[in-house]
Amino acid sequence: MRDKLTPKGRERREQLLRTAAGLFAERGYHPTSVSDIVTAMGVGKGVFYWYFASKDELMTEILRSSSRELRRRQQAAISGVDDPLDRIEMGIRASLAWFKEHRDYFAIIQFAAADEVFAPVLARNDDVALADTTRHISEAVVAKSIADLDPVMLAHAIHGVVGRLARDFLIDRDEPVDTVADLAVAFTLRGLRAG
Amino acid sequence: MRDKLTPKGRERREQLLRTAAGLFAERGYHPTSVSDIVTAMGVGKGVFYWYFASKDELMTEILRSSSRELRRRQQAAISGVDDPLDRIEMGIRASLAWFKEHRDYFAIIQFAAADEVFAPVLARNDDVALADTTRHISEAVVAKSIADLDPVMLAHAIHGVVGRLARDFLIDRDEPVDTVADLAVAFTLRGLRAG
DNA sequence: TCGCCGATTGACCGTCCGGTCAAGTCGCCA
DNA sequence: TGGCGACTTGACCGGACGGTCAATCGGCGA
Repeated sequence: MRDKLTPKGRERREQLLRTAAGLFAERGYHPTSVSDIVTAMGVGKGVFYWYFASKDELMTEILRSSSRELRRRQQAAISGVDDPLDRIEMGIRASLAWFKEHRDYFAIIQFAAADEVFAPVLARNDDVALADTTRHISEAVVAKSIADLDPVMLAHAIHGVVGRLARDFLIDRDEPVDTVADLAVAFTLRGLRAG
Repeated sequence: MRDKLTPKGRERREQLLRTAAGLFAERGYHPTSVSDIVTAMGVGKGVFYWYFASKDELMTEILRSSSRELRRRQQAAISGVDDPLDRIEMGIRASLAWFKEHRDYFAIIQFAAADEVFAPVLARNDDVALADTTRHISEAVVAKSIADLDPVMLAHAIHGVVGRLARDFLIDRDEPVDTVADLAVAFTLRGLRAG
């Protein structure tokens, strides 16, 4: 809502983002009211609207920043890795590690994916990640002995495995990242290999 | 809400279920109001509450009946199939065929999974399906040469692949069932096989 | 033809919620 | 020290929504 922010103001804004993210992750977006957020912080409602134009704007910012962070993590993990299959493995491990460290954001993304307003935003972010994976698969098809199946569909299949295992084992059951990642990688890479 | 229903009443009830399911699938559960539903049918609001105690009750009934139908379809597909890997394949194909035929219900399940109230109901249904898959995998481990990985996690991975491909290709892109099913089966069974 | 009862109407209620705003408070700088 | 502007307060508004209910309809059995 405002451009000029003092250090104190910037901290308040961050506090709003953190508090809201925590509540959204816990109860979902719609069931969490703006009053809930400001009450949890012990401030008046006006504080919220001093820093954000609307509840939707805050949510969009949470979504955008978390997607950006995740992508950075993935890119860092695969930079300098030559083999396309290794890049897929590193990408899976990096994603799962990030999900584990940011379970709040993971939960919020789940909620947002089922929302009329936010689903399109998420879908575009997902398209980017899917394109990355698809590229690695296509390269692997050319370079090595890889199953001759549609790379786009294979990319979706991989994301399905990773997303599901993250939700059910990393988040719900709090399993160690490596346990989940090892199985995800084993299952996925075997699924790609030519029979 | 009522026990005694004339044939006309039973038809009205079904009409409410169908109309609501269509609207829920299109816009989601919360954004669809009871007024939207009855307006779409051209009747008064009292009609809704004559047949259902609440909006939640109607949603729960939609969820319960669709889960029951899906399970029946899966069971029918694998009955009489001896090989556990074949049972997994038949289960995947039956599920995808059902999803394609009932895209409304598939969309509703997606919404419900992100809802505080309905997620537990869905989770229990899912546990049943997961237990089925896990059993087939365990049998396959004993009987044949299958990857020595945690059968429970493998079951979740398979469900992740199937759910994701159903959403992105069957529902969003309207691909033929066989195209999607062939890839899902190929990827999945390869993922299970021992290296 | 009468009366019962399943079915229907739609105005109305209480509540919640996102968002507004007039009235401040507080700290920094001239 | 005066005042400006960043920041905060919380009562209030308008609208939406789930749910209620007294009144009414209409088809069918007696």
